[in-house]
Amino acid sequence: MGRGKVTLKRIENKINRQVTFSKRRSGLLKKAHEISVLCDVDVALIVFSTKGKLSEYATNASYDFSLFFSLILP
Amino acid sequence: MGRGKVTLKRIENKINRQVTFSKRRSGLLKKAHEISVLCDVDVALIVFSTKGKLSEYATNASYDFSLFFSLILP
DNA sequence: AACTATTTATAAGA
DNA sequence: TTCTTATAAATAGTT
Repeated sequence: MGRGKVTLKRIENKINRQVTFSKRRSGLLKKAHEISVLCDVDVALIVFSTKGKLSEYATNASYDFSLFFSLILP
Repeated sequence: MGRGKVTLKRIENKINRQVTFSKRRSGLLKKAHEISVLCDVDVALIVFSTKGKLSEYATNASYDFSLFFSLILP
């Protein structure tokens, strides 16, 4: 989407990569929410930034993996 | 997207709900994969169908939650 | 942080 | 129910 086609390859420019991450993360969270409501299903989504900070979306409190992740990740 | 605007509300017709689920699940998995490659981040995504069957996408083997889920879910 | 040209996803139809 | 197509939505590049 947008003015150029997407090439599925790591964006090398750090600034562009961060901007794309920010845009796409919100898009992904939105779509996760949409499918859960429209189709009445549970979804759990976790996106890690390169700094290890995570964005999480879940339709069910049982899917709060913060603690779980904190245990298994460096 | 498509020929009508989306109203964020459970699709009551079972057939339509299933069709939409199938289409959107693949779209969501695709976008999860894209952001992971483009932005070089880890992503874990789990989508449950109403029958409890799950679709899973993860960029890191550590995020295979099958066992974890089998323990906490009915 | 906004904008907009364009690509991409997908709702409805065949 | 797989394939098509018109349109909505997301977003890449720009300002």
